[in-house]
Amino acid sequence: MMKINDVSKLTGLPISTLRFYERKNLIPDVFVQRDANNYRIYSEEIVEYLNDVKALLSVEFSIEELSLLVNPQLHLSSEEKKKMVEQKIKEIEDIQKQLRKSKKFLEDILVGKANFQTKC
Amino acid sequence: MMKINDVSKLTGLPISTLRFYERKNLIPDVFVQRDANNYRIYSEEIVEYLNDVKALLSVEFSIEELSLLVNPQLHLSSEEKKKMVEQKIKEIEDIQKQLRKSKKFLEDILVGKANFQTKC
DNA sequence: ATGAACTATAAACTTAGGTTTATAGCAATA
DNA sequence: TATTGCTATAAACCTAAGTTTATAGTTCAT
Repeated sequence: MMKINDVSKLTGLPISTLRFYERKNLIPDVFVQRDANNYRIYSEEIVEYLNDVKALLSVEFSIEELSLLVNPQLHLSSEEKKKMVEQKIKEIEDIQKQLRKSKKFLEDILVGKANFQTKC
Repeated sequence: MMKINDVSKLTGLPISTLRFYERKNLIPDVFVQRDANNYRIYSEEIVEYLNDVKALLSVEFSIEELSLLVNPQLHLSSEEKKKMVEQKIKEIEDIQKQLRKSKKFLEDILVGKANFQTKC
């Protein structure tokens, strides 16, 4: 019977963020119910779920996109969801390409190869 | 003798963004001067410079961080700049790790391996 | 030489992703 | 039983990274 403070400690997400994500439909009902006093009671699986959410939000998904994917009420067909996921994988690959370029650029600065640094 | 509209077209950055970056000290003086009517006149190298800036801003650097790096007036010693660049390379490596995890996660969704999708 | 197109600045506005504050109802313990 | 601590909601606030608007001067084509 986890309450919000427990989830916060286990995931590293502030309590305010947990409530905020819920308002944004990022926490499916299966993970959270209310007790007699209207306190949130979380299932154990919320921790793993939130770790996945953190990873996905950290670079590629916006809250709104992710909520479309996880919220059944928003009636996205599984075909649409599949397309969305495939699209996201492509976007991740683009970011990976960009990151390799940027990393190389920064390494060039370190060894004095970049004309960026010498000019500035 | 490039004016702001030329630079905008060559880089894909809106004119408003070019002016905004300049206000944020992201465009060293060597790349931009003013003509008799106070119009901005850019050097040819600005295009390559802005492409680098775009790559760096797109994922890892904030405008403020990058302006610290490129602006000589902000008197960061080259030792400090070196540390900052090394730090950024580490951050990029972390993002790369995170991205590989997220990508794998999304691929698992596609083949039905993720319990994320089935629950939601 | 005039209207359309381009440039300038300052200031207001926008959006995402939260965080903080104000107010109030439960809970745990000395 | 009282005070400290946890929970709740709604609404205001915040920051980054731009974008839009208002106003005004410049230039180019006809």
